[in-house]
Amino acid sequence: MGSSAASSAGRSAGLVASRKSSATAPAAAPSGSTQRIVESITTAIVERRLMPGTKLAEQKIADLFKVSRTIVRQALNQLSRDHLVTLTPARGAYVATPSVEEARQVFELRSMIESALIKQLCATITDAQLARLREHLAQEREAVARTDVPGRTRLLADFHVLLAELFGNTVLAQLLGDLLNRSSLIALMFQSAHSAEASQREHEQIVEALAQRDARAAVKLVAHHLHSVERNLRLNPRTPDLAAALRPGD
Amino acid sequence: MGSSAASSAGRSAGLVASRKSSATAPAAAPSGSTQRIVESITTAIVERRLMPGTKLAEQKIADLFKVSRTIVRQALNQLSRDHLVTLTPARGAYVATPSVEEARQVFELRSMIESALIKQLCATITDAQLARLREHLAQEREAVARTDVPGRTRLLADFHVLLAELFGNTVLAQLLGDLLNRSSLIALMFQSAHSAEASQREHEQIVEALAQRDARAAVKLVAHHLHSVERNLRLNPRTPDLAAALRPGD
DNA sequence: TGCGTCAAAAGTGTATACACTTTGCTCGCG
DNA sequence: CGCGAGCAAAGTGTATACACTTTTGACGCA
Repeated sequence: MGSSAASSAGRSAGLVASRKSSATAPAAAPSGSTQRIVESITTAIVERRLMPGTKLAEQKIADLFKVSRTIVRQALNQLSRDHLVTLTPARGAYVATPSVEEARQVFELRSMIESALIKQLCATITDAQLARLREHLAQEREAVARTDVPGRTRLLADFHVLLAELFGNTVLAQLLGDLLNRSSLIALMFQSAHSAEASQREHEQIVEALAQRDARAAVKLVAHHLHSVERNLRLNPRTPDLAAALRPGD
Repeated sequence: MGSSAASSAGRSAGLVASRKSSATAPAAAPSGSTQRIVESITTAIVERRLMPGTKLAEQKIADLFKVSRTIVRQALNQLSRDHLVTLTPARGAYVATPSVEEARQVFELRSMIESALIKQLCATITDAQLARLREHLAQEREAVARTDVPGRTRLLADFHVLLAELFGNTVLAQLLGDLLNRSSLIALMFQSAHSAEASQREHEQIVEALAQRDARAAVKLVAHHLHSVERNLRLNPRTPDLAAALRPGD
């Protein structure tokens, strides 16, 4: 996965370790294996192959990746700090099930940050960077056109991270990456009804405003974009939390 | 330590485990011990008792806290995700030594976020919340007056987190908490010359503007505040990194 | 005396062992 | 037949063992 998945780790873990000597490869990679697992699970969640609430048993994952529970545990800890999995004290790890309130707060925060970002970016953006953005838009269009669902999901998220990267602030870029992973999970959780086409068009408009260096318009478009994504979440689907949605009478 | 230290963990780990049965307490607390270590090291760093670059050997910490390296390792991993310690692959953990560029980016990000926050806050703040802020200001004044260095450091940082908390966005509050821990380390690293008195006065002005619901003024004051803190960092002190500051001639 | 080489010490990385907790099932009792 | 106690299976939490890496200090050689 692209910058979106690697955002929290900040480092892509090369490829794989070619082969292992025999059965036990006692010590070698500092934590390359850990990163590999983190990324696998992250992309699995973002690409909707792991549903919210799914149990992530340590031993099963360990067997799958052919490592010890120690490594898996490290990975799960990282993921819990990204708010992608929830660690319940003696009960194990589960794919996070964000609450409605959390969803609201994440989008509110994104709105604050991305509005500020786009405003600053209007003042600093170069033509080369605009070209890079348009290139990204082209990829988005293509992915949308051929209904490549995982690809377009990733590209639509990476657009926002790309803005942060172009601004040249790594700290900001990492933060936005994390927020976008969370947003992906939220969108999954609440079955976003926002069409990819609409999002993509809005991205085009944002870049257009950037090209005009029209800060006012750009800020407004970003705010509108986020608001419309948020508004299209089904905010009371079936049982967001296993919670008391089970009212008496079932 | 207050909300600043616990911000990343989000939970205060009660007090301590009363006593341990004998020598080995095999299983009991899920990770209460881990949190305890994270908080100890965090406050030690923020209160300047651990200098940047200090090596944090796992076994030594383990002995100190009477736990196994497993626990210490978890704590160090968390701290590294907070950017308070740096984990070098096979060489161990060290108290982070933020670069000038990182410092710049952190303050830039804080400026973006806190400006947006204060603006929104002007529209939503209640009189009760203003009272709470003024109460905090009183504590700040007191700590500054009696030159309680650790206390005033914490309070001056917590002011910013308090703003986020009053806004009612937990995600934002946690994020700001992390950024403020990082800022504390940065201030330590670059020996901030910004006097506590000046910071405190600026906080007073910010609350004043908030009370007037004067968004324009409040935003300007916050931006000024952060800029002046950043400007007062000694941006090339002695040996930011152990690095090549050791020019020939020593 | 200076420097390269090597060996021991210290320290990190991963796996495994084991204690304890939770969970689900079975069996006995009402 | 329903329900609670109790037991077994599964799973997590921590400690420890061991392999490998880095570092440091010493020795030998030039």
